[in-house]
Amino acid sequence: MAESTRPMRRQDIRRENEKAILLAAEKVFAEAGFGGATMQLIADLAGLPKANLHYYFATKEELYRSVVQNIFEIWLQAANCFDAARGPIDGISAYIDAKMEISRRHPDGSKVWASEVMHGAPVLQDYMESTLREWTDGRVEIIRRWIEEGKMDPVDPRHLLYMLWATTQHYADFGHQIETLNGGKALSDRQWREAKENIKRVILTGIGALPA
Amino acid sequence: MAESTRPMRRQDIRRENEKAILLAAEKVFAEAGFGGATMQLIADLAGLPKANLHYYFATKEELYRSVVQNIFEIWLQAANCFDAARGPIDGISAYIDAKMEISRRHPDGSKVWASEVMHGAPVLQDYMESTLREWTDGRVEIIRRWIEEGKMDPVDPRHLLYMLWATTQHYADFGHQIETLNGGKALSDRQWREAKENIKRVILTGIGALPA
DNA sequence: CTGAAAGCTGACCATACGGTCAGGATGCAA
DNA sequence: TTGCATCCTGACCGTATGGTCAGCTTTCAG
Repeated sequence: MAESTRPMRRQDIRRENEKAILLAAEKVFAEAGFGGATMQLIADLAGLPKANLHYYFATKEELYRSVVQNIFEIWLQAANCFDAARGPIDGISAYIDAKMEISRRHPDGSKVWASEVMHGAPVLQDYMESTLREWTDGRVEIIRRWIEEGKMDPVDPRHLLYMLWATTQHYADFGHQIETLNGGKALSDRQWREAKENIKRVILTGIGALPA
Repeated sequence: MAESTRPMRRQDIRRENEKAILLAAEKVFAEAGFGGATMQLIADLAGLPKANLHYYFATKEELYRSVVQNIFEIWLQAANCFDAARGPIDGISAYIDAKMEISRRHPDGSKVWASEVMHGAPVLQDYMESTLREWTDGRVEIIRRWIEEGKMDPVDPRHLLYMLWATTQHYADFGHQIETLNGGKALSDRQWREAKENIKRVILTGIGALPA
């Protein structure tokens, strides 16, 4: 039990408990959805009494909001890949890699995000109308420039972005289906690499950025 | 009220009520998830007393199961497009069209399906391990043959299928996000057509079935 | 016409859930 | 050491939900 439970500093206590709660919440929300998740389940998974959750997060909604915002941050970070790039090959490759890595490392977060959007984004509507829209518009502009410069075919930038989101996110959200079709086993390192390579090749070739 | 409520035949009553319930359930399950959906909400939307739902569907689980199986049927029908085709251009085009049409006409069903899979397919696991697996294996074989016949590049058939599923399903599951980024308006006929064309062009070009 | 089967429903119940709170334990600054 | 702020939690509460049921109405075969 109290093997290495030397006295913790207040700061640490707070940080660690919040972290444990958020991690547990992410998993439970991903597996059961907002409505199906219970504070008790989250508490058990976090190894804390239920009342303690309410000490850190007043309501279920507030906890959920924190989880969703967390994943949105991660999501946005991957977005930077686009900016540093000099052309579609760099940019889109890096973006696909980054988003696939998120799908692999944060499948629960991805599912929560998907769930949130599917249910009409009750929490994230504001972000979608501001941050996300701005980000998208910016990337559309970049892609448009690449097209003008003859670096790729004239593909509708928005639909291209949707395709990138869809394809990469799919490996998290539908991971269970993919796993089932993979003989019940999670994708291996090699299979993940192949997935990435396939996606990159098809899309980059498809938009005329790579020679056919 | 009772304007055209001439006596109904028993059969009709049963069929119509079940239909109304399933339709309402599909919508509520899509919007709230299984856990967030309530029988009361479904009953209200179907215009029936709650107790009446339980007359037709004993439990919430049973109702949910029916909804999920319904959408799976529709999903499988689109699958036939693949078989009649003589090559990737026909087959994949038709499949994309069919799946996009499902995303457009049955967004709620698509969301329920996505939700089901995201939560580990508690209801559909059997189908996934039998019907879906067989279907997938069959299509993989077809694609493999197309590759052998030189009708397309050697792309991993499974990842190609995932890409098709992901890209088309995205327009239903993330419809709210797309709508928000589209200025809060649903995609027009024309935009749907453009979406389809873009997807088809990028993928068919990407796999080397169309000249770059 | 009649009786039985099918369809319907308001009222009810047990449970589970989100949330509260009083009061105890613990760290930490002075 | 002391006092206080933070941290913790068992016990509790009101409500909403899935589900039941007794008894009503409607259809329809014979």
